[in-house]
Amino acid sequence: MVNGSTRIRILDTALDLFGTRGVGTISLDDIADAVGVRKQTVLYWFKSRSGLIDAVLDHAADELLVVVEAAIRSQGDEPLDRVDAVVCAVFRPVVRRPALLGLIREVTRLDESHINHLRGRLLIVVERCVSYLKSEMEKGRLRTCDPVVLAGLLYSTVSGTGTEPIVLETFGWEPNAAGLRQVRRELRGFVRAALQPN
Amino acid sequence: MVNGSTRIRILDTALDLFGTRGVGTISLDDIADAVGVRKQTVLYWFKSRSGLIDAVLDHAADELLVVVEAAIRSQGDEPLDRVDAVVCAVFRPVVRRPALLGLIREVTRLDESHINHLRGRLLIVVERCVSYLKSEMEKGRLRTCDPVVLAGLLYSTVSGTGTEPIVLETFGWEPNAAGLRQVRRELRGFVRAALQPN
DNA sequence: TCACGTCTCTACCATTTGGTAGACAGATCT
DNA sequence: AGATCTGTCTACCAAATGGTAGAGACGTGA
Repeated sequence: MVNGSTRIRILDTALDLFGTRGVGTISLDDIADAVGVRKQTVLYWFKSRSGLIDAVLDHAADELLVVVEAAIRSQGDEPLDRVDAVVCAVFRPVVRRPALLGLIREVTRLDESHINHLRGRLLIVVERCVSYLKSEMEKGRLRTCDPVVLAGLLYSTVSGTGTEPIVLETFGWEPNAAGLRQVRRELRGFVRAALQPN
Repeated sequence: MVNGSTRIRILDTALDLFGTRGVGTISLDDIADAVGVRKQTVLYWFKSRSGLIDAVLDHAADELLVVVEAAIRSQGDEPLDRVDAVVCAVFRPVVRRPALLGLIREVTRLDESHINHLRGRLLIVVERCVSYLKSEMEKGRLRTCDPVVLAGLLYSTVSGTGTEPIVLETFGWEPNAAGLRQVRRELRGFVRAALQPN
């Protein structure tokens, strides 16, 4: 591979399409059209549809991990601030790249091999989050509960907020910049209240 | 329509398949096979794929609304108990019929016409939830915040927990009866803490 | 210049898809 | 009995899908 630019463009476009419209509904032709290239070019860079999916999942995991890693080792000792930083970090792609969390959420729909592929990528950061929550609970600085399930709940809340704008619209919410800021503010307050030590 | 039993079986099966594997990935043949019938029988009862989707969405909305309505007008004056009852009500299908919330979540992937179809069905109960939250906030019995966004957050948290078992598994959670009870317990504690008046 | 590697393309192909047309069996009505 | 209605089926069809084979354009090193 010398000129990787086409490859990257395919990867980016596929991430957007998969993430916003679902992996199962997007064909190689859809992706090729969006990139401005023929389907066979896609199959040149990725030897099959399944290979492309794995590559896109990797691409998404990379993007997410960088963001979260940075937030985890961010400023402050107070755990509520730190969780807050992670929430904001995960929320940022909601605004800048809505497809990202949407794709991660798609994992439920994929078959075993792709699931395990993505799981392997996310495991490290997930482990770290859980053990951090646990240690802070033991110090009495977070509401005591099962840290594993809590991590899942936090993820659900943030991801759901970001990936289901349509549901929020049903609730009367407006999908513009001000609306997104509003959601982020409420989200942070919600999480903070849910984690406050008792 | 005289013998509606085939129709119902198709509807039920389609709800399960759409909800667990995504609307876009399920073909009429998949549904027909699962029911034990030919594709043309499906097309006899529902004049097109799109018509079937709308019917299934109606079916799902019916099932969900009954459950939620009952919980909303349930026992107790204390708002935290009442919200708790609704959370439990919505969580019940997670155990008994995982496809239900999964299908509602699929709405983001559908096209405008189906979105509006479902939205129309859910609007009434959503309105009621929001105005209830608002009135309790005004009385100072719930943490004060934007009731619209709060409703969305609550929905995301409950729905995400139920529809993303695979993500929870990545977090080390085990998908059996005890695990589900555990999740429900944590979910209730989480929501309660998040809503506590300050 | 020429051989070779890189990249994108056209030409196909078998399978699957949503959908139409109409045959056939059983029940019900007259 | 004959006609009609109901429900499921077989037989197709055109379009779309993932994928193979291989041609041609372009640059690079020998």
